[in-house]
Amino acid sequence: MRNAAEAGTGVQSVDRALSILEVLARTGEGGVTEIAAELGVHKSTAFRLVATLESHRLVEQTGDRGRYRLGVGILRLAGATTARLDLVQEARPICRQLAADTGETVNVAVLSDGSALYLDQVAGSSALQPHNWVGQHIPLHATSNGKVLLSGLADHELDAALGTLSTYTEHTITRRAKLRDELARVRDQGYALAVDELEVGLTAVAAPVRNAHGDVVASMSVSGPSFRLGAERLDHVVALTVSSAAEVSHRLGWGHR
Amino acid sequence: MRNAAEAGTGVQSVDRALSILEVLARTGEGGVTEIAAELGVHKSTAFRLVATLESHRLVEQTGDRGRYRLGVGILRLAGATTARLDLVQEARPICRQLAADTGETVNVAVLSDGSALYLDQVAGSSALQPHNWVGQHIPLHATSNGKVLLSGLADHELDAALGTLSTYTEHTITRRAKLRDELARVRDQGYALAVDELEVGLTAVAAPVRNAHGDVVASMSVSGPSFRLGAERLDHVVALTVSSAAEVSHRLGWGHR
DNA sequence: GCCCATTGTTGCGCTTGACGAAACGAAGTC
DNA sequence: GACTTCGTTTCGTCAAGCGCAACAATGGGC
Repeated sequence: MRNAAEAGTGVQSVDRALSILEVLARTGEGGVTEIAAELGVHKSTAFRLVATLESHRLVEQTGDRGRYRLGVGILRLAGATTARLDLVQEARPICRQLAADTGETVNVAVLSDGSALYLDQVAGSSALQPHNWVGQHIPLHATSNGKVLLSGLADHELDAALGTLSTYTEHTITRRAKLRDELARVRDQGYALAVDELEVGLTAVAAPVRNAHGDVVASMSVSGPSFRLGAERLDHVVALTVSSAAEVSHRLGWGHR
Repeated sequence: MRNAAEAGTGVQSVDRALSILEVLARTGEGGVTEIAAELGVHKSTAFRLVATLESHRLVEQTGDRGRYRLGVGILRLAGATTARLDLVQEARPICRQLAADTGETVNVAVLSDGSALYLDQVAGSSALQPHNWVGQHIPLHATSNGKVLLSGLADHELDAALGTLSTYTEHTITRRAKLRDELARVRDQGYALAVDELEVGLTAVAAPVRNAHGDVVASMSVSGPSFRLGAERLDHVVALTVSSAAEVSHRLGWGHR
């Protein structure tokens, strides 16, 4: 199966090495033989590539039986990536404050390749830390962040961005017409909600972050268990989220006459 | 400069490509010529490698003047890495080693709703063992773990996290001013001690675990009866604890640049 | 406006470095 | 204990990646 080899042009061995990273990202872990089969190369070739990746700590062995998985070098590179993004830089202190004020987890996401890419996360003070979403691609129609990001698109862009609207729970919006109505409401009220739409028991609030031109460049969300985000508390959280997102927007140059 | 030289062995072109990622992580962004000079290769070589990296979205152009920086592909890989890589799982083998080296009990704790929540515990080899604390909420001001976790907070967060400082023994720190001094010392020296502060005869050493952003996300401690953790042995245990916590931090992506 | 300096980008031969086959050692399985 | 299957190593061959040099595009200085 010729999968990620679409990047046909380029330096062959580098291309293959990077494909290995993608394979490991997809499968979690794998042995040399398995990887070699996936790429369609000899196992000695795969071994040499993996060894090179390992010397840079981008992959590591899982102790038992010499299987490989992605390593800490990736995280270090990711840290450098987000550290450079001025969006994350500007947003971080405000996210911290928002997380402290609400006690819930705060996320920042942007639109990337038809799904929401989470750039940063600040854990709330509450116990159960949700797993880290950073770097994950999340469906757009079933999350508050996704709705906010979609609400910033023009109609024709919207069609391009949306694939099929998968069902996650019985509250997931799966009809396009209904989604359009929802997006209009989001645009109107300046924030989005998602209650039990991606996962039962999970509630999230998101508000848009705008650049100097007024475009929606990112979305900031607060999410937590639905029982902690009931009706009365939700209003307060919404207000905090909207003003935090507006503050970040200001720092990015929005609203300066 | 500790770049490609140490990773001498391996597939040359892959080695160089990965070095480019490291260079960009360090410098933020750079042109082809600049990168080529850094690696000691011809510009055209650097260009081809960068182009290959770009086709996998690990680097991207900054629009203006064709300079390059790390791309979102890195974040996607990082997402796959952290998805499987939670704190307890990463810390466990290192906790085991630390418990074996010291013969004492090792704990991992995080901050949760104004107290320390113990996530994991590895019993030491010694016969005399403390009860299992996992899942327990423990006061912050009277434990080494608590001090470490508090030391990572800003001043206003500190006020919110601390209630009244209960007295457990005559060594318990109960005055806020004194606690602040203690926390400053903890921040400074990179570890915390608690001798007879929660319980007479109980000594503990704790060191911070940091994430990629440098935030204190957890605390790792070694604890045992005070008579086994006397002055001379304490230094050794402190050193082991600090380096173990640092190792976990590294696995979570801390320590770039 | 023009020129020059410097950048990223692209063909092109030469040779080095990466490839695949096969042998090896270790671990598990029946 | 033989068999299987894995990761790892060695080695000769050849194509893939390299450096060179020419090209294009941009910006700054005069």
